[in-house]
Amino acid sequence: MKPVVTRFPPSPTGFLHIGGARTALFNWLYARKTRGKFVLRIEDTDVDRSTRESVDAILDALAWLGIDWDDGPYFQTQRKEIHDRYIDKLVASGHAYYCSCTPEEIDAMREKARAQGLKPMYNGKCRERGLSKAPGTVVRLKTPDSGVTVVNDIVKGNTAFQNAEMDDFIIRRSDGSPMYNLAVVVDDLTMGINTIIRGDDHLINTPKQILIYQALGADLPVFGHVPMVLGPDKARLSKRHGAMSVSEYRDMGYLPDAVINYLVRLGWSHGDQEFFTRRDLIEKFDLEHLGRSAGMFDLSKMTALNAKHIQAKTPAELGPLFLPHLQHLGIDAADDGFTHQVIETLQPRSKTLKDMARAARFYYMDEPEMDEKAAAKFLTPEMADMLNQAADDIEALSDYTQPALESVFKKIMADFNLGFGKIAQPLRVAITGTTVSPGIFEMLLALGKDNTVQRIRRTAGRR
RNA sequence: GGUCCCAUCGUCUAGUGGUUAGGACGCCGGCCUCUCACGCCGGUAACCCGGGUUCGAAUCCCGGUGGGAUCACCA
Repeated sequence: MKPVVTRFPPSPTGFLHIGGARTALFNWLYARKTRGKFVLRIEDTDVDRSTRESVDAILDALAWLGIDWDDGPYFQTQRKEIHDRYIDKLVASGHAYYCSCTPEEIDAMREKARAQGLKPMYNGKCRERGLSKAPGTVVRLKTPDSGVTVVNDIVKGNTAFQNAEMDDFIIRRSDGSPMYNLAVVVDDLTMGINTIIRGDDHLINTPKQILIYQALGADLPVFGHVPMVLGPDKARLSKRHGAMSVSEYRDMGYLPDAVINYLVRLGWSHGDQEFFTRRDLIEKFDLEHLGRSAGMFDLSKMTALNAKHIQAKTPAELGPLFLPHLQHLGIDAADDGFTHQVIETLQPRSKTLKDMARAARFYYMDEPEMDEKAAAKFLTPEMADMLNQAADDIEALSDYTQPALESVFKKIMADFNLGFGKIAQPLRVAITGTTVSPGIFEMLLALGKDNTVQRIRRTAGRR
């Protein structure tokens, strides 16, 4: 049994978008699952639109997602000699031929066909002319006039295409560069790719590619065409649907594991399971349960999954991912024990790391911003005494633990004849400046005794 | 328009001839409770339509409708 070799071939004409990330993921997971190989190939033959920045952005996004490759990145433009060799081979074997028709002639040809109600195809004018290489000529593949080419797709099943529907398409441009379908087949062939999972917008290219494989006398790879990801309006995902690029989700505070979990789950299933760790995915992913219908991208579901992944991680795992979000708010924190405690108190109440950073601000500020409405409501003159008392009692504590704090509050509740709810809220406002925060005890413990006392004193004395 | 693909709650999906059609997100209640959350409990909501096949169809077949993809010297 030959090892599985998959690939991801992005065009460097923009950032890595959600849809691309998903097909990369499918290929990567399948390679990892089968202990095969995953190849990265940059399809940069569209020189006008390809940029170095895009290459960097794509590599960066893949790295963030934790998708690594065993081979590459290859650059298609650097493989021209190989493509040329195969094109020449095709001409020599009679499977392809030179054509001197100009674009204008072809246009006229198509117009005429259209006018007659026929398919706008190249009419094969140069097919038997036996032309040889000359400036301005292109190379076309000689496609069968009859019969069918069947794509045996592992997600779509068998799909038959009439060969008569296909014209002799160009495989080498007049400037000598190879066309997409040729370059893809030659690259996949020479890189040993035997499993191709890609978007179903490529399904219609597949019979053409199969014809090239056959003309080359090569074995066919396994094809799997997965449905596209749609936007909320059921149209193919595009800029107007908001964030598409993977890195934008990183900036919004999504965890790579959550993005991966969501993306894979959109179009693949494992019974009723919704939450998957990276390990789960590698262990359980298969080609059999890929869905056949297009799926809409649903941010709220990814957000819910993100919250679950945040809860499932340890503070230490979250630290490095969390710090940049704090930094974005102007907080220069360290990935230390304090931050880990901060994270721990915020884990169950954060949907994203961005939320978490916002909620964590008060921890890192000596003097948290005061919500005046909250202050007016809870930091009343009567409460000042209670707060001062609390500060004194907490300061006197020799062991700063939850049980110790509990006894302090118990005493205060008795002294002031208040329920815990009545003292908790003023305390919360005094310490955080707002009415919303983690639980009192976990928060005070994370803050430490001195910091806690200091904060209570300052606000108790303000007014 | 030609060709091709697709069709279960609003969304992601489970289901592979016999289920009260299950789960998740969202939404709505409730419980828990020091706020907000988490968590827990409950509710809402679906087999696109029409024909077949069959004792029996969400499941199989055909047609329709709807959505999508693609028709380049782009990838």
